[in-house]
Amino acid sequence: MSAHAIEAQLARVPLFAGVSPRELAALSRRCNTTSYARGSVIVASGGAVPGVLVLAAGAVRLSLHDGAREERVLRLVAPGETFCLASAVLDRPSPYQAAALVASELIVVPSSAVRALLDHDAPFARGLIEALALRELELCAEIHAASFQSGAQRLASYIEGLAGKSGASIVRLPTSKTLIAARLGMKKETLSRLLKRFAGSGIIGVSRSEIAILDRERLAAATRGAARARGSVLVAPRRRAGPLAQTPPA
Amino acid sequence: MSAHAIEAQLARVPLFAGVSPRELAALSRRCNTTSYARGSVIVASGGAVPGVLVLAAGAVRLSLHDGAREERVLRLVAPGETFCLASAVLDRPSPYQAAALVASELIVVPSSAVRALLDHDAPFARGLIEALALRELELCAEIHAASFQSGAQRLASYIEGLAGKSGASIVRLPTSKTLIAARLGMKKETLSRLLKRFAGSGIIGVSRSEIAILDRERLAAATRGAARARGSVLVAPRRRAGPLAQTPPA
DNA sequence: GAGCGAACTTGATCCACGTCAAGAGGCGCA
DNA sequence: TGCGCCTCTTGACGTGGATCAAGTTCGCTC
Repeated sequence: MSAHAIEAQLARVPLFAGVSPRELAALSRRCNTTSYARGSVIVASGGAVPGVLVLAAGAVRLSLHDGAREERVLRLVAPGETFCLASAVLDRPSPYQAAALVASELIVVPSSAVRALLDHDAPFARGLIEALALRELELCAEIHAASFQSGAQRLASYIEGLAGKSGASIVRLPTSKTLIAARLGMKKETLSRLLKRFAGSGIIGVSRSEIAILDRERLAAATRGAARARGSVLVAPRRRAGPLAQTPPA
Repeated sequence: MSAHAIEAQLARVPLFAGVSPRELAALSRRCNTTSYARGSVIVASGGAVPGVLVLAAGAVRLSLHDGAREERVLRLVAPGETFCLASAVLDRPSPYQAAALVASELIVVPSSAVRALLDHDAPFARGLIEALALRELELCAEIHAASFQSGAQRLASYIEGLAGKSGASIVRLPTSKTLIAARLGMKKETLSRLLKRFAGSGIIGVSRSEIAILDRERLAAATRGAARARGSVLVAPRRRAGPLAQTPPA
């Protein structure tokens, strides 16, 4: 990628919004780009970070790991977004792993360049502060959700978020269900069962990776955890009774 | 508190370390102080934040809430530390509640003053960036612990942390057990049972709010979740068998 | 020093989710 | 057209920690 192309990419990143064109051009010359194949690890958990990373194209997953198998996805990075800000600024190991979900192109803004810019470009410092502060609020929200909400509530919120402002009544899951489960802090089996439950109670319809929102009202209610009453999606269906008990009509 | 006293307080806060004495004096004149009685709420969850808050004396608890009853403590603030940085900088509602654990004295650095300082004091901007970045790493660690560690592991880590560098073999719990349980993301009943289990296996001794560390080795092992073998504190004691089953010798 | 309330302990029981183990579709590739 | 290979679904079962409900213990006030 040419320095010019890098400059164009950086220009559309909010973090660099305050930087003057002159500075931005100089900064671009100090950046370099790298390509990553689908699945390759960009930054290892606990590994060194070369600088602030900007996703130019593709998709990146930031996740915490426990040993080899357990995974908790923190964020899915879209083109034009940055990651590893905190560790780059502090020159500390990354707390999470960054891996390419699909073939991706990255711009690396070296930590030294970031620090240099910081010292004589107040608007940039301001932008960086806002980006970091925003991440803190997001992480707090993440902890809140993980601490107080059930899997069903988190899923309902997530689906609402997908529909988002678009107000579309059919949404498409952005990645595999396994990954979404990790994003929501649950196992794929649990996600599968929850989707089935939601579908069974008529709140949504599921087909492959498309979800039809059938009852916005009840979806919102499920988000809030309101109505833990019988019949609510938040309550698991009754277990089948023992062999001697009477069973409801099939 | 006099402007002079405020200045002295601020001078010992890392965040303001880079600020020149002249600037600091000017800043101090724009701050004000407030006292809070034990238990009073300083910033409500979702409430407005007047500025960066510096704890001059006392102790403050930052916690997430769900309705009135559920609580998840994020951090215990010690004198000389700051809080509500992110929300002050962004002028957004606080994601957590701040409440005085004991009678406390606070310095409020108004958001406007912070922003003004930012624009012409690069070292301060740098300090703020580092503080925010550090919080992000801490929150990631928090999510990691909450996602992958069992209650027993979190408790073991916590006790290790209390002993910390001091290497003391007797540590004192800094607050009530109920609060510590909330800090560790569990209920007080669970904490009570875990402490009993640790004590029963000879890793620690518990008396009131004092804990004697008897076996550093195994405490560290419990932290890592290593050795999920029988006899490990990480494994709950066997349930008592049914009335017809043979029972081990008492 | 009796009476109270807060903080803690202890036991019994419950439940959301994880784990383990089979299937069941899709999809590319030869 | 068939063969793996994934991803997802489904069922049976186990379990960590929450919940509910009594007790204890201790410090404090009168």
